[in-house]
Amino acid sequence: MARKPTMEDVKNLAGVSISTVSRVINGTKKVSPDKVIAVNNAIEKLGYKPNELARSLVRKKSNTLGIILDDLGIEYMAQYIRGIDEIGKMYDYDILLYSTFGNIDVQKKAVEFLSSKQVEGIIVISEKINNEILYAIKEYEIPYILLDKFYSPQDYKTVTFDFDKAIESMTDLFIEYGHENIIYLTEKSHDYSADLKQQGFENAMSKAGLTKQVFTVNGDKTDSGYRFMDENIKFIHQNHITGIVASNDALATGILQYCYDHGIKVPDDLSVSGFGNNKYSELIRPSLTTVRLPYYDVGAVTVRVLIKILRDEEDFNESLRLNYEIMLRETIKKLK
Amino acid sequence: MARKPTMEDVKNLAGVSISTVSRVINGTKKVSPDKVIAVNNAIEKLGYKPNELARSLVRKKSNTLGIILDDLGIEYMAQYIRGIDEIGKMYDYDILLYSTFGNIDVQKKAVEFLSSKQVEGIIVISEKINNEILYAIKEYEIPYILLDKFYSPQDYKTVTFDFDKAIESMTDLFIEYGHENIIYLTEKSHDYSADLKQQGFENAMSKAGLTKQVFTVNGDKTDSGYRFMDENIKFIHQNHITGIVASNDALATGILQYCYDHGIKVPDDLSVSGFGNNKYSELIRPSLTTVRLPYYDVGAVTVRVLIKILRDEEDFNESLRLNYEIMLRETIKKLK
DNA sequence: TTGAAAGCGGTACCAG
DNA sequence: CTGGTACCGCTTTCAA
Repeated sequence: MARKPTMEDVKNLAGVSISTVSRVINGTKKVSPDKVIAVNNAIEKLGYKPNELARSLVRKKSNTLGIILDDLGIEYMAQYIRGIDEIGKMYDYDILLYSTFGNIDVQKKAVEFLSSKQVEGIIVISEKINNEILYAIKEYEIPYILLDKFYSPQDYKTVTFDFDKAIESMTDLFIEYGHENIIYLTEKSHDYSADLKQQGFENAMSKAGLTKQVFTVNGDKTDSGYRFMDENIKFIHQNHITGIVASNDALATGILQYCYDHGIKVPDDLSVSGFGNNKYSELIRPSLTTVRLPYYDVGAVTVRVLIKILRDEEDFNESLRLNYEIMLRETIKKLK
Repeated sequence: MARKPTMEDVKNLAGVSISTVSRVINGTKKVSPDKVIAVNNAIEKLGYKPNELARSLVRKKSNTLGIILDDLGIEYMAQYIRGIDEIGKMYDYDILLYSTFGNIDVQKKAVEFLSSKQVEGIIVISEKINNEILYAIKEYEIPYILLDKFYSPQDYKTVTFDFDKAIESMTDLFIEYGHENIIYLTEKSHDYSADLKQQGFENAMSKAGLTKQVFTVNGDKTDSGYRFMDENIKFIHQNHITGIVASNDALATGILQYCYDHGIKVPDDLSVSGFGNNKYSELIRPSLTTVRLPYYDVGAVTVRVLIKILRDEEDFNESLRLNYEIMLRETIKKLK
């Protein structure tokens, strides 16, 4: 059970000073070719690998970024993280993840933990974010970026999407397809994003001179969408509703399930759209027309910005917005 | 921009030696009550938090576990990790994640990276695992556990499922429901788990004295299932196939999609089952009867075992197997 | 009980 | 170019 080799071992085997070993490892200064070879041989022979802990300690640089998120299980999380991770690695940064499940106390613990691990910056991805965690991060004086959909970009450093434009485009599409009696279905929430989305819908309807019909339900899961249909099916028939723009895929899926169960043909009798492009949105039948958000790109951009901040290369005041994409699938139909 | 306080600062403020500070922080030895108070006050006042890097360095214990996985985006990954994470935290272990996307070179890098971060143990969750990574881990002398479905538990330290029993139970259910002409659909693969599953199917059919009909397709995605139907629909009709047991949810979903597109009623004309209990399996209509695997629990058990190994509390030779659960949903029907 | 001091594995400054 | 050495922040003997 040989102990891990250290620079000391390398130094002995190579017959040079420990400083020289450090130099060839880091390439910080000129070292004569023969010594370089000697050291590299020794390293090779011993299978020496620098102890990053020791390195970080003296450098006062951990080359680590922390991510505080709600739950890895949330579908888009993986995409965010992948973006962060890949770009982070490009800049030689490692990622430390901390799941909080939306719990405030855990969030505070997360900050503390990441701080103790000497992370150089933090990315917060949370649906239930609150100011306390932001204060906590500020207190530790760790640079951070918010990556979520719940605060106005004016207030915080954040990277976000054009929620309004996305729903507006989607609604435009319904209108272009000849729909006139369209419902916008959204979940009750105080999200910054929810407001924007609804606004997008209203903008589109206004432009076209159509009546805005907005329904708000509790919960953003499929059963909420299902229940909405169950409770409002009469209204839908009476008002000749031909299209429903839902604020997320789950809600839309609930609508689809209801239609399946009650013999309503989608898209023949009713057109439906979602938001988010969840994995199942293209697996269900009929496949769901929805909005794809470039989570990966957002993650990538975010970490890039954060690293710039760390390097003092840029003062990041303005917030970034990334583009969306309409995924045109089966649930929406031209009325002619 | 005050520098982070260190033990030095605490020591000065509290008017004690640095050793004493360390003692009250770690509770390693008796310290007189008044000094304890003084130190704690100082810590409080300064907002002092130990530098875990320095701590790990001297203790030669990082209290960190590494996870090497293919891709966070894989649905069950999050569940595994959550199990590992929660239990790990209970034992005061932190988790370092490394995604390899199934790439061998990246996997090797992962080991190297985790080693340099001084992780005390590694959990490997991979679909495309190869021996090289195992050799690499062994070379670094880091305790590890395999958490996957591709190797026989005899060969490695691993935690796995009763794949055979699960499919056997599912097949039993079809038989119990009166099905006699049942197809088992599986993807081409050299998985340990694939063999087991198929065996489960064959066991059940043998017991019942029924003919085993196994079809193997390339790929394990929905389109493979769809294509299978497209190519074998004639066979299915001619042989009065009433049930298809698929080796995973994606395949089953592909079958369902084909049925939807071609007017085959599920489960009236055909019963279908999947494996995995993917999120969408209960969202699609008809909802898919499938097998749920307790990923969270496996993660939890795994990390517990690993920690025991680290503490030398147990020599982990035997492999563990956890239970499955049949999720009875709409795609399967009693033939009377 | 308490403090001094020797490291843990590296980096980087300084003199040669 | 090279080697010696102080030090990063903390734990842990060892004596007192």
